[in-house]
Amino acid sequence: MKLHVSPDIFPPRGHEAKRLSIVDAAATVFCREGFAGANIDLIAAEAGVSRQTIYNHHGDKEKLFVTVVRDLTERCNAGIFATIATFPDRPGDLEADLIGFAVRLNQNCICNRDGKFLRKLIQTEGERYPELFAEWREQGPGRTWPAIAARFARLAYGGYLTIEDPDVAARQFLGLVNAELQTTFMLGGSPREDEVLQSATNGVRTFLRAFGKRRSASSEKQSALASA
Amino acid sequence: MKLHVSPDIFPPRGHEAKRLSIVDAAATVFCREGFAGANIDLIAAEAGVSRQTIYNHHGDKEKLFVTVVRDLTERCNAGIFATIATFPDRPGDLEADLIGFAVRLNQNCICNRDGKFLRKLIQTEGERYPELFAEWREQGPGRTWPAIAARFARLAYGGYLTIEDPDVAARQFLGLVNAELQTTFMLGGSPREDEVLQSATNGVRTFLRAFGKRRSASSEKQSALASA
DNA sequence: ACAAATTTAGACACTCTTGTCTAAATCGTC
DNA sequence: GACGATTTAGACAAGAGTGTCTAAATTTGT
Repeated sequence: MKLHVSPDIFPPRGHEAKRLSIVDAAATVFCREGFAGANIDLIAAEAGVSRQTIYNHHGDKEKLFVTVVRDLTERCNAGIFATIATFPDRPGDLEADLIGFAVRLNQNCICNRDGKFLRKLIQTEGERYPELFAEWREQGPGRTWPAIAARFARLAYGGYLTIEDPDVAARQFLGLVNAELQTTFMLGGSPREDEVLQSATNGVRTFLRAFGKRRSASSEKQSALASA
Repeated sequence: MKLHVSPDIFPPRGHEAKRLSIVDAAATVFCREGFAGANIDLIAAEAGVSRQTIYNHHGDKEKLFVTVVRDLTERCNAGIFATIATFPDRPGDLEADLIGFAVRLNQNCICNRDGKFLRKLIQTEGERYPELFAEWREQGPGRTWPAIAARFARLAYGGYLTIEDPDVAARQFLGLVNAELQTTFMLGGSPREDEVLQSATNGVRTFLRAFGKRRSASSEKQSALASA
């Protein structure tokens, strides 16, 4: 027994470190090569570990793959919910605040390493592991989209937006702020920071043209001109 | 020597049929299994052809793969341009006409067999064949997006829409009408017809809320001119 | 420094896949 | 029916990858 501190981190130190570096390396290689194309020796080399150690930790290639996906899903979800918590409930400058939110969502959840990898794995292996990715669907979009919708509903209730269906509005918001990044996403790349900002800015402006509160004809015209 | 007619179509008839069925089957299997996971015997079985015939026709696995991608790109592009030709230049009912266009684009180009396969192959193998997919990027989005943008510019010029940047508007149009289909696309599935219609309807309505002509005619002209 | 646990390198059997080769069967045309 | 071209089934060698095993080396806790 460990009468020291943090009982579950202390004893296996290099042990757990190796486990992590294996999962990490496996994510990289599975994404780059696909499940069938990935080979264990490559993962071992990438992790700086012998092949046998991988088998000791994870049993076989398929178990390792499942671990990788669950790991990524968990971390991505945590990131998304953390970002949703920064959604502007009482915006000072609605446009700027929504742009900020969109950029954070993209940079911290969709374009970062985990987001990119998870997206790629879902796209490439989704059909082969229906249960695993059904789980992702429920835990991912199934939970995050309604959460974002709820935030938009709150903005509408607070008089900042005119929205009929918050769920539709949330999906369209995401579609708009990512509209210019589709090709990059397709090829598995990461957009530059300024591309993310540009796409978010254009998307939010259009979103507000559609759903923003119309004060009067003149002030509406002002904001349209100001944003151009 | 063939002194008959059409010297290069006549002699191989079942020959060319086999070539096509091989490319077809290969597309199916490459999409389902990925390049590394696809095996030639499976493709041969799917095509109803012996393995040797595949090698006779296409040389090796990689050449076959390249043929498949070029083939799909070509057919998809043709479909997209054919659909763009049906873009409503002088709409009677703008909303209904744009919804119709969006549905046609989805059903005939994005959700059909070729579109689904090409998307999947780009997502899964795009990083492995940079030149091949750079070519796709130029021939695909690089040509179709501006073509759609030009149509929107024409609608704006005709007084049907208020648009500052037609390229941005075109990308946002696509983002909006596909906003509700993202998850399905991710997993490689095909949305049902009613889902396509629903997404298109919601998307076009939001698009028109943002860019549709407002009642006051004078202010529109101003902003359109100011941003041009 | 000691003892237990973990990691390592390498060899190994096994399976799967690619691409070639050959001789027989089939097809399309005259 | 006969001829040339194409397709077929099957065997084959060569290579690559998975997962197991072992004995030696290393790390870790006491």
